[in-house]
Amino acid sequence: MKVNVAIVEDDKNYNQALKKIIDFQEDMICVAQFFNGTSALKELESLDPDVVLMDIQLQDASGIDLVFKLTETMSQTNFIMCTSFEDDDKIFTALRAGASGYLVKGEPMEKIIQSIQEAYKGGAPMSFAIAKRVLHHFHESKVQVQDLAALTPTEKEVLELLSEGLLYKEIADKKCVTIDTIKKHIGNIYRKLQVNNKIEAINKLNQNK
Amino acid sequence: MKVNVAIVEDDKNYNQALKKIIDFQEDMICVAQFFNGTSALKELESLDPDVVLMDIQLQDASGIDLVFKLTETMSQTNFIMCTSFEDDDKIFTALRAGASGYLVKGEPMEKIIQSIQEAYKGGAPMSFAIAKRVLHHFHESKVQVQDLAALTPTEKEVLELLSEGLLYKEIADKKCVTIDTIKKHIGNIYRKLQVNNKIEAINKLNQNK
DNA sequence: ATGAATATCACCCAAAAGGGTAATGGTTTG
DNA sequence: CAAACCATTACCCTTTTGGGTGATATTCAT
Repeated sequence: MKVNVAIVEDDKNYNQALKKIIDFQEDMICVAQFFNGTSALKELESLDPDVVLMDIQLQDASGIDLVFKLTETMSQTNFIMCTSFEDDDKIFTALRAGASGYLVKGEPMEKIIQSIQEAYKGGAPMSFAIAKRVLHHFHESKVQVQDLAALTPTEKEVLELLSEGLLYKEIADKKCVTIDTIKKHIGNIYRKLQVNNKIEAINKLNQNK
Repeated sequence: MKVNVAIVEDDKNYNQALKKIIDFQEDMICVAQFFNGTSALKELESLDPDVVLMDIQLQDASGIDLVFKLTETMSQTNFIMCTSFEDDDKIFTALRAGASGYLVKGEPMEKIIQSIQEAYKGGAPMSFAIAKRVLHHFHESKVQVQDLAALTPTEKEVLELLSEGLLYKEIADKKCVTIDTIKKHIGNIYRKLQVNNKIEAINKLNQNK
């Protein structure tokens, strides 16, 4: 059973090159080529391909918007974004919109083929440059403010539970202590973080996430 | 120039098996094996390996904490977490702590070797199961947008101010309306977002950021 | 071993938050 | 035009939160 691939790409040469290399593979076949967003939006759904290579910058639409709309109904299809740019915002917007992978143009053809396989299997194929940015997105959160470091383990735990939306009472039950103890802890947390209410404390916590 | 790899893994057999397969590669070498967290924490820094395979569950420490500490100074080293479990929280905590990759145990040896290469080159090697979860993390935000879309502009503004830590009274003053109006708006916000307090509402808001 | 930090519990009090009901005027839309 | 939605204000009531003070037991480091 071959992997069904569709291409949405307005550069005719690149589109054609992609089709050729895909059809050359034993285990995949290009079932459709689109050269603009409008026709892709109309016809992609009924084709139900396994993987779509989607250009981000089409003349008549944004590939990200297309993915956003199409993933609503095409839950079985994996979308791989292809782009010349590596704008941080676009990367995360695309992933949020429902894309499974993100390649910068100029990847060698083997990498693209490999990425189609990976997307088909449920992975998250990305160019190194993109993967690095996604990682960086997580790493950013690391910078621990001194304030937070001043909290005892119990206080950190209480703050964590507080940030999940639990009431004093619920935290007390969860930790099997009285509500007065929790109040005491929270009072200490506020003093150490120099804040006066939950929201401000949680904002301090979230700055580091 | 070979890729220098260190292993932190308390299962002696698995640790040994990893070393063997690594040393078997032409382009990499295992420069150190650690069987507990304490010694790894002490010695890893001076070894300055290119890649570290780090078990998450050590008897004497959490691999995540080790990575957190070690990445402070070892900015050139890429850490790949290895674990039997795929707890969502652990994945993101590990990535935030500074890990570059995340493998579940039981990956074939070729995948591990390939991941070391990928980490060395600055990529983000992950097991499919993990990649799926990271993607899911992004995709989650998509659903939320709908909920927020149900809010009127005024409600969105109030929620925004609320998330900054302002009291009802302060929001009322800022918008030059009475506190009762704000209470009404907030009541409507909670109903639309299906939550019961500030924190939960703000969490919904923040999930889309 | 003395003092500091931590975790625990208690009681009091005031402010803030949250839920309910009701009413008014404006806008939009079928 | 009527129905629906929106923004606004008011009043009532309960629960939750936040601040203050004080006390006890444990642990940990000087």
